[in-house]
Amino acid sequence: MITMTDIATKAGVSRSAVSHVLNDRHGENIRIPDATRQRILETATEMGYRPNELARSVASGKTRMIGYLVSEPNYEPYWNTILGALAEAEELGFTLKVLSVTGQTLAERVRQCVELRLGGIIVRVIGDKSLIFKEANGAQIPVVTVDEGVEQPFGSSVVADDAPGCQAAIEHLVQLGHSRIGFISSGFPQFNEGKKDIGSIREELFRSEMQRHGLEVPEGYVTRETMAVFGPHAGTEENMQSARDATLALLEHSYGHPTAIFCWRDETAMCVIRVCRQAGLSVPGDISVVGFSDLSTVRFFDPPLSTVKSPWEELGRTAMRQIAQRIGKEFTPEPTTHLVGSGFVARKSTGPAPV
Amino acid sequence: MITMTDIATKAGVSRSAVSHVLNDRHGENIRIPDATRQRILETATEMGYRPNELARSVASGKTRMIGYLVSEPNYEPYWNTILGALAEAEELGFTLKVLSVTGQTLAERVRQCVELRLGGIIVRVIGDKSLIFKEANGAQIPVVTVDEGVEQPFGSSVVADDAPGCQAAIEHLVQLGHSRIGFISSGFPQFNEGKKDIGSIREELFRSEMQRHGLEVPEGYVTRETMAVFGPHAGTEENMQSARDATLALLEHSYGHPTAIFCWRDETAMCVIRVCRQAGLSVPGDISVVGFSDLSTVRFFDPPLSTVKSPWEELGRTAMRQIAQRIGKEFTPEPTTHLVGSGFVARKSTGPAPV
DNA sequence: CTGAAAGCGCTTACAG
DNA sequence: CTGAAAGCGCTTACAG
Repeated sequence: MITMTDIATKAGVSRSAVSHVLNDRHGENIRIPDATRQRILETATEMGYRPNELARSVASGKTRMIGYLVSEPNYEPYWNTILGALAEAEELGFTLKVLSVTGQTLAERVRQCVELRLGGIIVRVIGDKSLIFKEANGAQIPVVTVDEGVEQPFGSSVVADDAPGCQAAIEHLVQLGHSRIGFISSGFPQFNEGKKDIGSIREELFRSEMQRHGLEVPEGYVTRETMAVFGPHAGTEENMQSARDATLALLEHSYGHPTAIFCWRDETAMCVIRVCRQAGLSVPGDISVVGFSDLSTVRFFDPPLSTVKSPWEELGRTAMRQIAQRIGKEFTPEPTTHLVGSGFVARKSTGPAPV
Repeated sequence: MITMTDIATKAGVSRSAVSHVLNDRHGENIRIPDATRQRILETATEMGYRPNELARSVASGKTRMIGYLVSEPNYEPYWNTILGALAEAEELGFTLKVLSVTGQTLAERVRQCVELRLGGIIVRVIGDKSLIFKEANGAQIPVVTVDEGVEQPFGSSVVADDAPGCQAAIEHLVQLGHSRIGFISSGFPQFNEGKKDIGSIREELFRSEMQRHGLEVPEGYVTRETMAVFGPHAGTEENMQSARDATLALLEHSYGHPTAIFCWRDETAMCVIRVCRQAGLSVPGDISVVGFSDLSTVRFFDPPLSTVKSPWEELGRTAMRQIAQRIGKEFTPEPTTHLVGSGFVARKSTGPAPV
């Protein structure tokens, strides 16, 4: 590879001159005549010069590489968030390095982040994150967590605002004439000392929206489910059992089944539709079903799923923008929170309430 | 951040000594007494030293950063391949940087690869790739293409071998008693001057497997479809029309409809099932349907889809292993091809042929 | 306006 | 066995 020195000798100027014109640096003490500037530029392209970004980073102490720490990158929502960050990074002239972490590898990945002198870190990690904040603080690297669901003790966080989507979904069902609406929520909190998760948040949102419309949520109209949606067990029949049970409980409710079921995630909604069909109910003829996420293949489902559209990509973009904003400024660890709104997309799994 | 010099002064040794013990370098001319070694190690940890990987790369001329150039990272098969490469990279002690490319940004991304002095590049790019090979060759960076479907003019390539999965699928259907099997193939070649794509390859595989079983493929038992599966139009009803037509042509065939339909991709299979249902046919009672890919959500479909399992992740791992193998060796651009086998997973969309 | 010089944090032959 | 020195490719005050 050819270097700045090569250009300098060939063009008969100093290395600093080359550095200045190649970086297009003008200003008070730098004024290089157009003639030499041209000559330098020409010999550079003619020799096929490619600056060494690494050396540049070492010398300047600045880097335009951002890290993205993620636990389960194969889950579509997580992945889409990464892609949002990637797209934004590229538009802003940064470069993205994704590091996957598990409980065992977390420490090593964090170490890599500081050894690579990353300019910032976006974090989407399940489990304890204190090590990340500790190390990153020590190395003065800004951190922002993204889509981490609930409360984060440190750093800036960017989270999805489920409220607008939830509101639109209920609005949609109400306009279709539904009043008996059930909800299938996350059953995971009971395994985590009652710690809230996004399912709990969505359930609360559901309840308050129902209330706003003056609609009752009878005892037993909210059921729970703990199916795995990624990992080795995802999709086995046993794994789906809890979703099936949650659906059946709704279908067999003593008040009669709800005319619409709102689910805390798309995978649940797909299970619900299957169970309804097996129970002889047509969707949306007899019962409407709404999901949450808008996974990419859900539009190919039969029927195409009406669902809340979570802003996965925008979440990543916003996180990246936060990082970009913090870089360069002196390090300020005071935490902030940014909300990104959700939407709703009506497809074919919802229809008029049966009369 | 504290540096080697800091450690050297504090421990009262030379910087080279520090470098040697921190890199655990022994050998002929290097022998550092255990006492000083210990002292260096201790002061390093005690001062919280973190080596600067960038500086190390500049000084040594080596880098453990690999690039992954990809066109449509949001399409599940493509990102699963990325994740395979990521996992393998991390296990091998490399680090992965993903760069997304479009027609417009390709040149810039390639430039970034060489400016970052990447150790290797994995390529999964739709369209012309000659620029990549040209630049990478100039910079002596090994390139391997992955999952690029058909013939690649340069570099090493890693591709999925669709044969075993296809074979298993037909075997499965035959054992269920099916003999009238239709195929829905890719219609894209007709828009690309007849250039083969993975759909064409799968169609050929289908035909030869049928022949091996002594089964006929009547005229009109292979239809074609050109639906978009990612991008803005994916999933709109108009977009799905071609898949619907391809299915109806099969269902209304003058010989009577096939008892099983094998599709060149999962999205098509999902459409087929929907159309069958609309036509009053139950799946798999009246007709069996097989997909191709094994997208993650296809197991939540109703019915859970029987499908060929493409080795997305393993493709990425193999590509990464190829890169790792080429690094360090003097640059050898002679092309090689590596096949990674596919499998088959029987779920609920296939059943005994109706009698 | 430009060049000589010191510096970024590291590696790596090479004397002694 | 260890240290002084040159080097990697760049940046950046600072003389002149």
